[in-house]
Amino acid sequence: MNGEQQLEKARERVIDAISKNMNLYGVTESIGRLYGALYFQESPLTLDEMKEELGMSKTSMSTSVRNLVDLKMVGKVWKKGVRKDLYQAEPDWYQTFADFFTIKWRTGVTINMTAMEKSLYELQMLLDDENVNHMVKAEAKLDIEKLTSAIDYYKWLNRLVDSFETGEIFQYIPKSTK
Amino acid sequence: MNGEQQLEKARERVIDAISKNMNLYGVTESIGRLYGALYFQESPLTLDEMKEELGMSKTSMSTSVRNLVDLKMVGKVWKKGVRKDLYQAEPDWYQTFADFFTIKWRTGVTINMTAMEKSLYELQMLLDDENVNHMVKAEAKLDIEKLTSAIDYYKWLNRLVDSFETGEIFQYIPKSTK
DNA sequence: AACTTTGTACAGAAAAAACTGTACGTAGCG
DNA sequence: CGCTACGTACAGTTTTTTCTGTACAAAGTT
Repeated sequence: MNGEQQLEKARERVIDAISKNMNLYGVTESIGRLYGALYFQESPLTLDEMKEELGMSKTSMSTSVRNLVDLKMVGKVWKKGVRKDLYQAEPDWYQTFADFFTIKWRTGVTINMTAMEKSLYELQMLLDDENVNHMVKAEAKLDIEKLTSAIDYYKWLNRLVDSFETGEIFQYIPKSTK
Repeated sequence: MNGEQQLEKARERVIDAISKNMNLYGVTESIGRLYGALYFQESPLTLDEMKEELGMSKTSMSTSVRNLVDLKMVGKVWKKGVRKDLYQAEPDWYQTFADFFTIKWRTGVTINMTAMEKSLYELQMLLDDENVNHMVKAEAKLDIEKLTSAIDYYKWLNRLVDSFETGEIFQYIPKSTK
């Protein structure tokens, strides 16, 4: 095995690990591989180059890269005189991590808070309604308690996300230094 | 709509949100629904009761609940005189959250650290090999830098996970109080 | 203005995953 | 020890997701 092949193999192993890892959080392995490929590039790639690199269709590259951009894991780059769109991987993994979970968690918190507050309100109404059976009310009461503490948790999660977003988290858990 | 229906509707909305939320992190919607159903139960359920509750096969309940147990979101409960396995949802979401991401992140860190350290070693070897082209060595050098800083990041992530596992995180981001 | 090039929408094909039913091993009970 | 009840492995089916190729709109070039 010559040097170039060894280099390729070393990269391939890491790309594999990266894509498996991303897969744990609901990102397709293909998208993970694309990110990995971009990560090892010295300069930004065009869609056609990605297509070449991964042996997939251009359409797939287009949708995959858009996915990565939405996750802020990859950014579009402008280069003078180049007509094609260029993309490169965000090199700072601390940033990538923070963005990724900020995006995901905020989405989740929003979905759940909205639903829970609405349901909480309805359950309160139920308690105030004289026509409702007291067995049902007892259940509603339990649910209200559960939802209330769940909402507390989501408030906490929102604060955690804030600390990711602002970088405050690094005051508590300092970045590793070489 | 009577009280019972209203109660059901309020729960259903929340279960829906929960399952969508879990889905963001690579958990099936069905598994999410199961967790949601368990969350609102007052007492633990058997596989047959879950099957009834969700209108799915017992086999699915078995695999789904095992999934939730692996994630520590649901626990098996023992009850005197009852032969069937009983399961109930972990009620403390702070705990659930910490466990969930501890499990996921540790897995990810391990996968990546192993691969990266191995590749890092190989790349170092490459640099020390006289027969290797200097262009290839230049690339290897860049890769080594990338991997080194990626590994630093994973060390940090490990410390973050530690803080989740020990509960230290709550010193920095205190739990919300009612 | 005509001609290229580039990126993406969309429909259909291919691949992956979730789900079910049967069959079976194991454990409790009489 | 035989019988029943329970949970799960496994194979096959259904559903969902991913991927591709074609077609087209938008922007750039001559």
